[in-house]
Amino acid sequence: MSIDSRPPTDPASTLDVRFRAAIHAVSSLDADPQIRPSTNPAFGDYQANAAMSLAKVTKGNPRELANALAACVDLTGIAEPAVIAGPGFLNIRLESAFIVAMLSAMDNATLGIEPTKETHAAVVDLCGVNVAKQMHVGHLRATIIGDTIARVFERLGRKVWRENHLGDWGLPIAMTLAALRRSHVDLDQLSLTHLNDAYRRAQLEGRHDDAGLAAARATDAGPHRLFELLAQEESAGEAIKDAKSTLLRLQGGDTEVVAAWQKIIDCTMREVYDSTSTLNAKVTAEHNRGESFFRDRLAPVVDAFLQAGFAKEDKGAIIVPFADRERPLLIRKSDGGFLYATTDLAALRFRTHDLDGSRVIYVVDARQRDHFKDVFDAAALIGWDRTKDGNKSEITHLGFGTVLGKDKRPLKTRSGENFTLKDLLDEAMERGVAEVTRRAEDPHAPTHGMPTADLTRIGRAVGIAAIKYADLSNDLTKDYVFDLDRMVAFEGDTGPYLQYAHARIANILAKSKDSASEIAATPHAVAEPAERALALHLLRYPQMVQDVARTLETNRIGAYLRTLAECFNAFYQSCPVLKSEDTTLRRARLRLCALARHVLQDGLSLYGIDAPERM
RNA sequence: GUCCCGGUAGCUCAGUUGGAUAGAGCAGCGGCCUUCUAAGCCGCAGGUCGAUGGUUCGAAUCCAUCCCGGGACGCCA
Repeated sequence: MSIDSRPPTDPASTLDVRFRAAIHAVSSLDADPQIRPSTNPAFGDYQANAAMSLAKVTKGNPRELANALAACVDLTGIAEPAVIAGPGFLNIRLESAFIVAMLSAMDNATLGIEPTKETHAAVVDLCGVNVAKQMHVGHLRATIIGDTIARVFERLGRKVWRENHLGDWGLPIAMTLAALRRSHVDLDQLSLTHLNDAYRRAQLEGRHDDAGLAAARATDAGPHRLFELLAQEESAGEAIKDAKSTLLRLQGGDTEVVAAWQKIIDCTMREVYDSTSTLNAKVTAEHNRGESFFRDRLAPVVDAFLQAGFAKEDKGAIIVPFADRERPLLIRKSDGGFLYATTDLAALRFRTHDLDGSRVIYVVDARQRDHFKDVFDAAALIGWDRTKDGNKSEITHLGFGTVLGKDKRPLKTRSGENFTLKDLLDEAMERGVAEVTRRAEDPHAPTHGMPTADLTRIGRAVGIAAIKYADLSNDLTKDYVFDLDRMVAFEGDTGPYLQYAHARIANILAKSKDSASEIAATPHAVAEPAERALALHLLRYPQMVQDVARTLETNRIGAYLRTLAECFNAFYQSCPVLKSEDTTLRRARLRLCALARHVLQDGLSLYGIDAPERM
């Protein structure tokens, strides 16, 4: 699928080529040699697992085939002769000289990552805030997961569009606007608290919706939906008329209403940018492209589907039916209004065609899975899943799990009293600063005597790292229980653990009397097992980044970095660096330290986590 | 009712896409600092990988059927 080749500095790439040739020579097949890192260091560094599955195809004996491959494969200058084990595993131990050569090849600014050959853009839908609503912990996920995905593509040299698809248009906003106007709030003194109150009040005042109720009954919709609609019907009233007239004025370009609308957007976004900046997520004003941007493209969407014959009228509404399922996609309401599906179709077309995205990724709550399936399928019907030059785009809904409360029920904003994102970030930073300050009191601590401003900066970075790592290092698709104490833990498998490893390395390098040029001029060396293990893991970095771009599994970054930190800690334990009397050995170890620090910092940057020099 | 997602140690989770003896962290117990940073390292203990059957050299991973939990299901986003 990927047009990019395997990283040249990864030993698995070379082994793949050599074993592929051997398989071809032995069986005249072009098969995956199944090169994997060894599960146990006692077996060697890598293993080739192809013999077993290949024997199935050739109807041969797996051990004989493994024997033939071992005899045939050319590992000159790479590894010792392959050793057969078990049912047909081929165990491979690399030559140290080869590891050193690969290490030297990746020890530069690129860290072995070659720029992608893909010239089309990647588009990442992230953040997705609603105007007039405060960010809650769910927005944390949509923001930092999306930011990390974007950073990975950027790291591979790809053009990336971060799209913050704001909910800034339509009836909900009009309701809030109307509620604000009724309560005579001075819009120039507007605070997010005012906005939240108005939004909640507007929601409570409800929506009158008997067409929906009838449809829900007729189509045997779930009880949840019916309940909601019934609740709304009871509280319908004057508010809805006011909101609808406000919406009409907004859509008509009424200067007064548009000015008010702009003010509530500005007010909302001030705090959003505050939070994204704190999170070190690259989401700013330039990434805004909300629903209002697409308002003039909605009618053409419906027309296009009708003209192409993919849409039809049903009970006064316009729907796109699908061949393989009952549920259609509704793109125009019976009252002529458009829906979020309509906006999403317009946005998808814009992203593939106008932004030239051959990869479009929606970082949105997993509960919208069915909705996106429908939107993507509808787009495919009409051919909107293609870039300008007609290339098929890969469109993915990266649905992340719901954030649950301690009762394992979803945290709902309407309950009102749950943690806002701002509360969470403030708490994390406060704890981080307290911890860093406390540790700095130890006279032996490298942070001892540092100015308060520096300790605060480090403490905040530690707190934010804890939050981000806790989220990004788990399987994105799973729900998780929101537990503040666990999220801001600083020990064990945490963000600060990685920062600590980085600070340790940085401290060694800072204390070294050897100059950077002296270190860089010294050859790498991997004599000790801990050095070797560290080196082998460093060499896997470029492939890991490629894997994340392919699978969008951000937890692979965390797992890689944790293992890297573990490898370094083992090295730190058993291989003295500055205490080494031998100049060549000391400098070789310093060079390994420098490379490890570089990779750790680079990897943390994919998560948007700062790596302080001291902590 | 239809469809989707999940179930791994007491708790929270990994498991490199079918590989060798299922791994971490927290919690528990026991070790290691006159320090290249103990936010660390080493050890002990902890498992019917929801259940049953199947596919094969080999299954936590793939298939089938159940059980349990969660979610979505046309005029909200």
